[in-house]
Amino acid sequence: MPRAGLTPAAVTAAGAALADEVGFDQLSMGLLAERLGVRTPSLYKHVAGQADLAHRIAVLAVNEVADAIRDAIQGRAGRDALAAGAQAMRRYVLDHPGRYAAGNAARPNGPDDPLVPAVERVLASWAAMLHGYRLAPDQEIHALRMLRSNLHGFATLEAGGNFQFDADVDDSFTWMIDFLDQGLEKHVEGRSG
Amino acid sequence: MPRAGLTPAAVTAAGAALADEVGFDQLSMGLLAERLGVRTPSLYKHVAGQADLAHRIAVLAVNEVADAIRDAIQGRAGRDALAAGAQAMRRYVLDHPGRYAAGNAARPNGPDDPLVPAVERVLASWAAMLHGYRLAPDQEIHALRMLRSNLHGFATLEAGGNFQFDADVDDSFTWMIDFLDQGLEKHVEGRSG
DNA sequence: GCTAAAAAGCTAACCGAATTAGCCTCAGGC
DNA sequence: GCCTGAGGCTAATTCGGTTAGCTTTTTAGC
Repeated sequence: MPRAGLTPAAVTAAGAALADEVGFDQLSMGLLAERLGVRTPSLYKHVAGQADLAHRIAVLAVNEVADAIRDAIQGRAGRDALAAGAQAMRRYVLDHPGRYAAGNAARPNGPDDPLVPAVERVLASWAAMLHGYRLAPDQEIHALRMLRSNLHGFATLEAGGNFQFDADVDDSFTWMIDFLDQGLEKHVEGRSG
Repeated sequence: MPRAGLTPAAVTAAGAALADEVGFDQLSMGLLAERLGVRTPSLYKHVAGQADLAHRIAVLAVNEVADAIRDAIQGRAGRDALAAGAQAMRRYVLDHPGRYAAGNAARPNGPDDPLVPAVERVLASWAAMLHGYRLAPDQEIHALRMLRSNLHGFATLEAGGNFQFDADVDDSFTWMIDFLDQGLEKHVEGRSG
């Protein structure tokens, strides 16, 4: 019997891919083992259990989202940066709904959990993008929270099939980006919200 | 042995309450049975199984959200209506995170699923509120989707503990409502987005 | 009031998925 | 060519959901 050559990273990657296919809530150790051509208990040589697997997928996902947003924003500013970053995130959630769900469900296990810096990377990218709008400093946190709420909400609703199909969702997304951009322009330093 | 006097509605209500306490993902038939002072299999006389229970909780939750928003908007218009409706929804999610999660996870089982009219009630309230802003007709759907995204995203992020505590979340929420209101005012009929 | 039947509870048993224990073997270093 | 440990396996346990089938309460009709 030749070995399968698994590693924690390989198991995590396969688990993430499987979650995207069947849905995060349908992910099971048995299904993943089958996918990897191995018996279920063998997975425990690489991950501590289902909770550990889910957490590793979450860390992977959040870091991937962070990468995608950073790359999209790179070299752009203002509306361009907002639109590119938002589209990158939306694209990611549509392409990888399972691992994004894992990322949402995860809670840090402690102060040195790698999930924490991963989340911070995402927030740092958004903060950098917003910085281009030159908001009053005390409004940046509010704008950041609104942006997160908006994009997270849109992406999850869309990925969950919660939008009816009477109007093009792409159009709605573009409209939303415009709305956000114009509103942020109004909040340039000195104006009240 | 006296009877417990359960009904499908009573089981659903208890399940919803339990989901709020322990989290929707931690809800189990065994735990609910214990809470109701009954053995697990007895629950199957009232609900078809865990999936059916989750679905009933979802319908209950969406209808409760619809009620809350309708009541909050009642007699108000413009920014008042927006703020009141949004706060009502936020309050609901904070008070009932478990059943709200059930509502999000649910998918209609068919065209005559009671979940469908429940969701429509929510959308109808938001649409009525937005109507007060006199947007161009072809923009209403986009504004509705943005509003849903925003409020759903904010509520779930807050309920999930995803906002750090460096700034008051209430302030962020108010700021967001102002942002939405001012943006919508800009889109009064005739102006492009 | 008596009885039949439906409703609502129970116990026992089954099933599937996660997990644990313990064995066996392949791969690589001496 | 052995020795060791990592990585695979089978077998067994546990737990939660579910089903089967029995018992008892309630209720309707007489």
